[in-house]
Amino acid sequence: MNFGGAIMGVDLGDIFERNEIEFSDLKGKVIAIDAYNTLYQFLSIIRQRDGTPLIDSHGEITSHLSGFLYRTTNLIEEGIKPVFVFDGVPPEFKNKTIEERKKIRANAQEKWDEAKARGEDKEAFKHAQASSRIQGNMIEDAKLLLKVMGIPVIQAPSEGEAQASSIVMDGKAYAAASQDYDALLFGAPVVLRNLAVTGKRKLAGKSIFVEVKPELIDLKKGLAAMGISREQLVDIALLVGTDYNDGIKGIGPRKALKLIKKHTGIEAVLLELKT
DNA sequence: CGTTACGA
DNA sequence: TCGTAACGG
Repeated sequence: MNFGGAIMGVDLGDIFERNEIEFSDLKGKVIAIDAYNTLYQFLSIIRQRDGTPLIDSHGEITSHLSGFLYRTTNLIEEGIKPVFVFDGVPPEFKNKTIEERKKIRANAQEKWDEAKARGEDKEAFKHAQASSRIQGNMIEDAKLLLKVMGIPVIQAPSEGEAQASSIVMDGKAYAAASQDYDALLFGAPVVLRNLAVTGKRKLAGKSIFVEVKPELIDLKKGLAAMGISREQLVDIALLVGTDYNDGIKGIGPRKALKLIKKHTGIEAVLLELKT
C-alpha cells in the first residue's frame, strides 16, 4: 500500500507498457485529474524538513493549496485544460481498506512524533508522509481555490477514478491522470502519470535529482502487447489484490499475468492454485 | 510540490 | 546561468 511513494491501488506498472511524453504533446487537451490522488500527493510531499506541513496563521494546513495553486497554474501555462474529479461516497466494499489505512496513518503519526522528538528529521519526514490524511475543510478549500481559478471541478458519485475514466471513455477528456493505475481497470483508454511540470524527484538514496517526465499508458496498446483482454486485466488485478479485495499471497503482477494467460480466466487459475 | 535564494 | 538547499506559517 505504499503511501509516500505514491501507488495506493494495484501496481500494474511492472507489466504495462508505459511511454514518456512531453508536455507539448498535451497542449490543448482536456485532462481529467484524480483530485484525491493529487491532494494526497501534495499533503504527503509538501512538508518542511521534520515533516511538518505548511500551515497558515490559524494553524490550518495549507500544503494542498500551495500544491493546487502552483501546479494548476503551470498546467494552464502549458496549454493543458485540467478538470479535477473529486471522490464521492466510497463503495462499501472498500471499507476494509479504508479502516486499514486509518490504522496505518495513526501508527505513522505516533512514529512521526517520536522521531521528531529525537530530532531525526529524515525518519520523521518519512512517517509524517505516511500519516497524511484529508481532514477538516481540505476538500471544500481545494474546490473553492480551483473554482476561483476558473478550473472545472467535477463531483463523482463514488470513485473519482471511475468517473474520470468514464469522462475519457465518453470522449469528453483526452486522458485520466493519476499516480494509480486503477483507471485502467475502470476502462480509461489513456492514463497519464507524473503530470507535474517541474518533474524533479529526489532519488531515494542521496540528494540526487532525476528528471521525471509525464508517462502515457495506452490501454488498448498495453493489452495488445500483453496479449490479454480488459477482463483478463481485471482478473490479474483481483489476483494481485485491489482496494476492494485482498488478492493472493505471493502473487504479484508478473505471476498473475503468466497465470491468466495460461488459464484464460481467474476461475481456472484459482482451481490450479488449490491443487 | 514548486518557488526563491545563493554560491559556484 | 546553473545546481542545490531552504522555504512555505
